[in-house]
Amino acid sequence: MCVAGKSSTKRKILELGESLLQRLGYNGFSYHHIAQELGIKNAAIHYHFPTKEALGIEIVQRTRTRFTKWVNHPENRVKPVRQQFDWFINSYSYNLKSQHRVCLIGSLATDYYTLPPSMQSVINELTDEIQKWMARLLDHGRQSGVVDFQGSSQDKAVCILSSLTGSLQLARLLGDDFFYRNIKQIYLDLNFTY
Amino acid sequence: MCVAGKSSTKRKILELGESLLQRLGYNGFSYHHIAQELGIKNAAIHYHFPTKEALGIEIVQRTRTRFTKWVNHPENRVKPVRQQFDWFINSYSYNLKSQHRVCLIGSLATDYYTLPPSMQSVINELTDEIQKWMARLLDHGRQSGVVDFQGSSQDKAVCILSSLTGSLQLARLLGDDFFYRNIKQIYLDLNFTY
DNA sequence: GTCTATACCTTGATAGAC
DNA sequence: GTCTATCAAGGTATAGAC
Repeated sequence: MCVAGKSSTKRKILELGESLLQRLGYNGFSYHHIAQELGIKNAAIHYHFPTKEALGIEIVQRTRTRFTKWVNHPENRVKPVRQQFDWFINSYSYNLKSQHRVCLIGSLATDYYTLPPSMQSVINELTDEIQKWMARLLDHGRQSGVVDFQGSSQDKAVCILSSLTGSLQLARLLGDDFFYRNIKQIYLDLNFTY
Repeated sequence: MCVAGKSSTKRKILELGESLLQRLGYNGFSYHHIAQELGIKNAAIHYHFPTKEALGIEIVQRTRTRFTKWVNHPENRVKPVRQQFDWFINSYSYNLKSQHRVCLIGSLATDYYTLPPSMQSVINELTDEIQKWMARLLDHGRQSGVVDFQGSSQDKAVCILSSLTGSLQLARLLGDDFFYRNIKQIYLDLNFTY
C-alpha cells in the first residue's frame, strides 16, 4: 500500500498502458504485453484494473488531469501566449520522440466505435476541454497582437489540433520530417510577432 | 467466375472490408463481421483472401489505383486547380458522411506497428503518392496565381493532409462541425482567387 | 465457390492458494 | 499483491465434402 497515491505497480501499469495504447492502439495491445514487460502475471494487472475498460478510462483521465492541472496552474495562466502554445506543441513533439506514439485522442478516435461507451465519454470530455482551451488561447493571442490569422479563433484551433493529430500519425509512414514540417507551417501561419 | 474483373462476392468483401477497416480499425474487425453482413461463411472469405493480410493489402492497393487513375486521367490533369482540390476534399467529406469513416491512411497509421510489413509498405507508397501530388498541385496553383499562402508548397501540403486526416477522426468525438470548420479554415488560408 | 467441421492460438477475466 | 491454474469467447486459418 502507498499512502500518497498509487502503488508503484499500479503506476507502472498506467504508464506502460498509456504507451502501448499510443503505440499499438486500444485493440492492438493486451494484458499480456503489460505483464511480460513488467515481469508480472496477467492476474496481477486484473487486481489493479478489474477490466481493460477500467484501465483505459484511468489512462485517459490521467491525461486529462495532467492537462487541466497545467492549464489552470496560476503560474502558467499568466505565461505569454507564445510560451503556452510552445508547451502544447512540445507535448506532441514528445510523443513523436517517444517511439512514435500518436496522441491519445487520435489513437482512441480511430478505435472509437469499438470502445465501451464509458471510454467514449471520457475521451470526448478531454478533447472538448483541449479544443476550448486552444480557441481561447488563440483568441487572447490575437487580441493582444501576438498572433495574426484569418477566420475565427475556434476554426483556427480546430485546424491546428487536427493537423497535430494527423501529422503525428503520418510521420510514422513518411518520416519525422513530416511532423516537423507541419509544426513549421503552423507557426508560420500564426505570424507570431515575437 | 467473372471474366472482366472480380467476382461479385470478392468485390463485396473488398468494399465491406474497406468500410470496416475505416470504421473499426484493422484490429477491430474480423472475418466474422464480413461473413455475417454478407450472409456467407468464414471459409468463403478465406477462399478469396487466404489471409487477413492479403485482404488488407488489396484494400489499400484498390484505393491507390483509384487515386492514381483519377489523378493521371487526361481529363482531370487539365482541370483547374480549384476543381482538383475540391475533388480531393470531397473524398474526405464522403468518408465523414459514410458512417464517420476515418481515412484509410489515418486508420492504418494508428495501427501501423501491429501491421505486417507488407501492409506497411503499400500504405507508405499510397501516402507518399498523395503527398507529392498535393504539393505539386499547390505549387502549380500558386504559380498560376490561383492560391496564395506562406512557406513552401510541400510544407503547406503536409499541413493540409495532416489536418484532413485529424479532423475526420476528431469529428467522431466533437461532431461533424469539427470537420467542416477545418475545411472552411483550409480554404480560407489558401486565399483562392476564384 | 461455398459449406461444415475443426484445429489452434490469443484474449479478457475469475477462483483460490500463498 | 502476486501467483498458479483455468475458463469461455473470439480470432485466424485449414481440410475436405458438395
